[in-house]
Amino acid sequence: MAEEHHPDHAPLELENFLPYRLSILSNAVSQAIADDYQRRFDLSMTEWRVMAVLARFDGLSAREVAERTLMDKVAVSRALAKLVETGWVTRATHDGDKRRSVLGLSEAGWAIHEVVAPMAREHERNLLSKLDDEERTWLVRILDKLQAIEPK
Amino acid sequence: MAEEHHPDHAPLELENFLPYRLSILSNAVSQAIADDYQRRFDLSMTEWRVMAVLARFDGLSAREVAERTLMDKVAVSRALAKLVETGWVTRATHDGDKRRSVLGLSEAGWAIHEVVAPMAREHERNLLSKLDDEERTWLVRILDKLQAIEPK
DNA sequence: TGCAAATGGTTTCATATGTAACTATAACGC
DNA sequence: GCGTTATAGTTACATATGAAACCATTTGCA
Repeated sequence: MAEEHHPDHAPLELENFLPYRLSILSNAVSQAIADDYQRRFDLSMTEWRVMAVLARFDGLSAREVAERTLMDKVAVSRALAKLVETGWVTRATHDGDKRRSVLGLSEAGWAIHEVVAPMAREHERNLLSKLDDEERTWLVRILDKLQAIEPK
Repeated sequence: MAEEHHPDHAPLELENFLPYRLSILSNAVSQAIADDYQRRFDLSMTEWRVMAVLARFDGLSAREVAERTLMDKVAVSRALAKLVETGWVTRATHDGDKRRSVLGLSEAGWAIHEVVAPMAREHERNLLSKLDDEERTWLVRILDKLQAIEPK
């Protein structure tokens, strides 16, 4: 069954254009989750991501947080300013390198994490429940391949 | 092979968290394309999306453009203001309903489209080239299912 | 008719985000 | 040691985005 070959200059069908579909799906999913914790804790997506990596990797510096979240350092700096202010993240100065910060979740931060992480997982479960096992397996495999570092 | 069952409160592994992966992938892809036409034509992603739907559906109103692009009407209004200003989109008033606009690509707008659409397709091809036929088929199927309207 | 409610679209304002400049500290080369 | 360069992080500025208020017109209906 030969597929119609669209001339390159024909109008784009956004609804079949992969980058567009990814964008719509991704935004819908992320926004749904973010709305949830935003409403309950006044926590932005960037702030939550910072907390999530600090939950896993205690003692990171701001730069390391930026690396792990793929956010830029300004965004991390701002998120940290607010998180430290609200008392969910602790910030100390590295021994032997006064430029570096040493970050971690506070008690209160862990308490937030214990609520938000399950919420996030629940959303993910909900999303994945639309797929069967075979589709889930393919999805992971496909994402792995698409995300492989651009060779260029 | 039983997969470890993560307790809900365990730290999220962002790199395995589907919404996060989608977000990273989607942003990387969209941004790469947008950088391209932004640099060449000073055209934002929202502006390009408006042009893309007008290429397919001539004579839409602003609200219809918003529906088709899933953008909100303010974003569309702003994109149109700029596109009309640069002369890539024409705007008239609907006969019989003076609230509604009647939009379309101008000659110049079509010329831009003839350059940008192939560029966008090229990026998509590039992305899809990382997958084999079977994976591509599954991807479309999976996206269809994930994007099925939330029943809730 | 004529007036309340709805619709198309723009403007305003408040917030978010990215880029570049800046400060402080540390590392490097001589 | 000491000047240059690099690194961690913040601040300032300019632009983008979203929510709500707003204006004009049209629709619904007593």
